[in-house]
This record gives sequence, structure tokens and C-alpha cells, in this order.
Amino acid sequence: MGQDMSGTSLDFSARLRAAGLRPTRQRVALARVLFEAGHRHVTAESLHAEVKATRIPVSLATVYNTLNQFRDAGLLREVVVAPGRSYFDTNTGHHHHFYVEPDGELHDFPSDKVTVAGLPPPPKGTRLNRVDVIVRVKR
Amino acid sequence: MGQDMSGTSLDFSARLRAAGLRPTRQRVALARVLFEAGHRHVTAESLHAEVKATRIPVSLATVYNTLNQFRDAGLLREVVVAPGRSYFDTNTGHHHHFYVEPDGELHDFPSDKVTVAGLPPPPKGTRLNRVDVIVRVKR
DNA sequence: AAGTTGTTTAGAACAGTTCTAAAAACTGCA
DNA sequence: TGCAGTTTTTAGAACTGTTCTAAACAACTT
Repeated sequence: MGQDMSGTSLDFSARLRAAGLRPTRQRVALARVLFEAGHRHVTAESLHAEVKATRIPVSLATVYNTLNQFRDAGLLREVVVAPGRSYFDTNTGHHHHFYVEPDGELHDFPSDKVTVAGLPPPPKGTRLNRVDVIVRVKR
Repeated sequence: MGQDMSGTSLDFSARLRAAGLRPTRQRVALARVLFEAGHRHVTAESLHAEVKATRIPVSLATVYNTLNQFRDAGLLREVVVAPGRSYFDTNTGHHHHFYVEPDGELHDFPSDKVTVAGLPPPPKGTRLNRVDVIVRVKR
């Protein structure tokens, strides 16, 4: 008799495996926190704090490793909006961000209604990768 | 008889004074490096390296202080494009950026031809501050 | 020139992130 | 199921970029 594998662990294991990552205890725990509810924005610290509540031991170093791996695997997107802190977004589709200063709150908005027109061509020897629109708002 | 005040020192002194900042040796030296040629992008480290060549002693702490003060005074604009490093742009007018990954090179482009349409209204209780468009390109 | 205030400085401190090397855990195979 | 081979996790050190501290110094005022 194996352990209790009910719930969504198996789904996450499969997803991780599909991404070329071994489904370890800590990766599954992190994936669960990240992906089981709707879209989220986390920092390494905030995710670490959250996963501690699940009683599965995960070190901060592992949180960093995992966030980078998930990002590299396309499971997360890194968002750079403030100096000295990286946000990770579980929404990897096309969208943009509101950034509320000085709180550091981040909100997605879909990009389907947004048009960015009149961009100059990329500098010589480079090709376009992504266009980020950050709408900075104040309280 | 005062020291040799020829050149542009006086202009920078006046500009600093106008911004509410005492025109100290190091602030004038930094202002000169920053503003005497065309528009520039610097980091604290790169500016520190440059100002050392002028033989006017400026500590790294002062470079940081000064960049922050210049930014607060509206003489510079801070650009956040990469985690763990702040860029400062002497161009404070409306414009956007190309960011060349992974070099970390930054290029301005004017915003007059660029239109960003269809943005959703700012979240409740906030008002728009600025819209940043970052075009990320790869080699 | 003296006093007052603001600025600079070296170095310590700090935040966020990555590295290291040893222990633990996953996986495939007998 | 047990074992070998490989990957992952971990605590803690290390590292990077930035800010802080408090003492020395420079700029302005009189």
C-alpha cells in the first residue's frame, strides 16, 4: 500500500515530469502552492513563507532553484518591475502588468485589447523577444 | 582670485542649485560626466568607474547617494529592466527602451511614434503614474 | 574667521540571490 | 525489494548591489 496519493499530487508529478523535472516532494509542494489556485505573483520569500505552512520542509535555496527551473521550463514567467526583487508570475500567456507603487503589488491585465503600435525596428543584429508594458500607478 | 572656474562647472553649479542641491565637488564632477555629452545610461558601478578617470575623488557611496538625489530631483530617470541592477537614464523625457539580452545593453527610442491603446483603467484607488514599454530583444 | 549645516567617506551592515559540498531522495534495474 | 547511479536538497558560506553609520570634511552665512 503506497502513501495517500489522493488529491492532485499525481497531476503535478505528471506535469513536472512532462517539463523534464523529477517530481520531488519539494517541487510538488511548490507546484501545488503555485498552480492549484488561480494565477499568482510570488517572490522567493513569499513563496517560501507559504510553503512552510504546508509542513513540507523546503529550504529557501530550493525555492530559488525551483523558481528558476520552473521559469526555464516555461511554467513561470519572471517579471522585473522593481529594483532588488524578482517576481514570478504563474500566468505565462500574453499579458501585461499594473505595478502599484510603493506597495509593490502587481496585477495582470490581458493584452488582447492592448495594442502597441509604431515601435521602431529592433537594433541591428537583434531580434524581438518580447514587449513588456508596465503601467505604474500610485495610490 | 578664485580657482579656475572656466569650462562648464558654473553651468552645472547653477543647475544643481536650481535643483536644490549644493554644488559640491563630487556632485559637479558627476553631473559633468552624466550631462556634458548626449544622453546616457549608467549604473552606479559604471559611473563610479568613469568619474575615477577625472581624478576627482568620489566614493561609491556618494555615487549611489547622488544618483538617488538626481533621480528625486528629476535630473535622472531610473530604469528597471533586469533583476539586481538599476540603470539611470539622463533622458528624462517621454521615451521607451530596447533591452538587449543577455548583454544588458539599453537603448532609448522616442515615444512620439508609439501608441499604446486599449489599456484598462487603473485599479481602484490608484492613479496612473507612467507607462513603461520595454522591448526585449535577443542577439 | 567661526559657526552652522549639509556632504562625503570608509567600512559595516543589509537584502536578495547564488554557490558549495555533503546528506538525502528519486529512478531504473536486478 | 534492494542496490547502484544520478539528481536534488540542504545549511551555511559567499557574493552582488545597495544603504546605513558616525566621524571627518566642505560649503554657505555671519
